Amino acid sequence: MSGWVASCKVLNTGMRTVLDISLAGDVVMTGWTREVATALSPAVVVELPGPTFEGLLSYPQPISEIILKGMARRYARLAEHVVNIGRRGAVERTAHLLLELAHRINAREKDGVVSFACPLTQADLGDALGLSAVHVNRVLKELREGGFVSFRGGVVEIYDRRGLVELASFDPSYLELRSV
Amino acid sequence: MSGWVASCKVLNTGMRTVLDISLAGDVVMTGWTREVATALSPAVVVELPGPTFEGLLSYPQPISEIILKGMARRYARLAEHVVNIGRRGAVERTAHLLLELAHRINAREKDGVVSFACPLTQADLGDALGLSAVHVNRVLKELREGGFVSFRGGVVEIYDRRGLVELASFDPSYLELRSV
DNA sequence: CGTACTGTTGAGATCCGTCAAGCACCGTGG
DNA sequence: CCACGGTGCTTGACGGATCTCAACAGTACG
Repeated sequence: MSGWVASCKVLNTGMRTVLDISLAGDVVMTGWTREVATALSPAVVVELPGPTFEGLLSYPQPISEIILKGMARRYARLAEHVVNIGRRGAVERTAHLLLELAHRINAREKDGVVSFACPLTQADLGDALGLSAVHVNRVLKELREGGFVSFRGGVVEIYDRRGLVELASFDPSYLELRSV
Repeated sequence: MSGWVASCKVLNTGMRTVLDISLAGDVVMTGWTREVATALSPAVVVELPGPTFEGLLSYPQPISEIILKGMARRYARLAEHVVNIGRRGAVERTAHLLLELAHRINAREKDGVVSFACPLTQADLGDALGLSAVHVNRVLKELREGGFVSFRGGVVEIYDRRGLVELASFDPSYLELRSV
C-alpha cells in the first residue's frame, strides 16, 4: 500500500542480497520463494495467506491474476537485475538502479531536475548492487561530480537524465508486461 | 522435451547474459520477457502461442497451471542466480552452477564420481556467471586441480561432491516449490 | 590446406574489496 | 547543558580478484 520494502536472501555467512525493492502496488512474495522481506521505511502491507505456490492459484480468478501479474513484473525486474549485476560496471549499475526507481516511482521533473525521496542507505544499495558499501559511496561521488545524479540525505536528484540513461543503457520497457 | 536451451538478454554493446538454462521439462519464456532463447545442443521444443502475459492466463486451468509452475521454478532459479553473481566469488559461483545443473539433470554417482554431459562452452559459462571466458578457464583449472570437479570435452565429472557443496554453499531447496 | 571455433596460458592494467580512521548526525541518559 | 554510543557517510591506502590483450595449440570441417 505504501512505503519501501526490500526482498532479501541472507547467506550463511551473514551476507545479504537485496533481490528486489517493492513499492506501493507491488507484490511481495515470501514463503515458497524463501525470501525475507524487510521494511526500508515505514510501510503498510496487506498480507495474503498462501505460503505455497499452489495456494496462490486457488484464489478467485481476479485475485490470482493480480498476484500473478505482480509476480511477472517482479520476474522481469529480476531478469534485468541479473544483467545489471552480471554485465555492467559499478557506475552504470548504480545509475541503472536509480533510474529504475525514478521510473517506477514516477518521479516528475521540476526545473530540469528529477528528484524523489529514497530511504535506502548506502549499505542497502550495496546489497542490491552486489557492491561493498564503501564502493557505493565512491560511485555516488563519481556520479555526483560527473553532474549526473546526486543522492544525499535521502533524496535522489537527477540532473542529467539523458546522460544517465545513456550511461546505464537504461531501457524501461522491461518494466511493462506488454510484448515487443 | 529434450536438449539444452539458454535464455539470454543481449545488450546494445553486443554483450550477452545467460539468465537461465532450460532442460527437458522446463518452460522457456519469450515474448513479454524480452529474452532470446538459444539452443546449446540439438533440442526439441514445443511452442505455445501467447506472446503477452495475459495470453498465458487464458489457457485451460491445467495448462496454465503447468506454465505458471514452470515460471515459478524459473523465478526461484533466477533469484538464486542473483545471489550467486552478486555475492559469491568466481570459484564458488562456478561450482554452484555446476552443482545446480547436476542436481537438475539428476546426475547419478558411479564409482564415487558424479558425471554428466554438458554442452556449454566456456564462453557460455562466462555469460551465465558474469565472468570473462578467460577467467572461467582459470577457475575450471583451479577446481580441477583442487580435486573438486573437472569439465573437459563436454563432460562434467564431480570428484568431491561434499567438498563442492561446502565450497559453493549449495542448498538445492530453492529448486523445489515447496515452502519451508 | 585453410578457416573458424574452443580451450589454454602469460603479462599487465583496472576494478573493486577490505581495513582503517575520522566526521556528522541523532537520540539517550546523566 | 553535555558526554556518550550508535549509525551512516566519507576518504585514503593497500591488496587481491578479475578483465583485456595477446599468442598459441587442438580440433572439426569444408
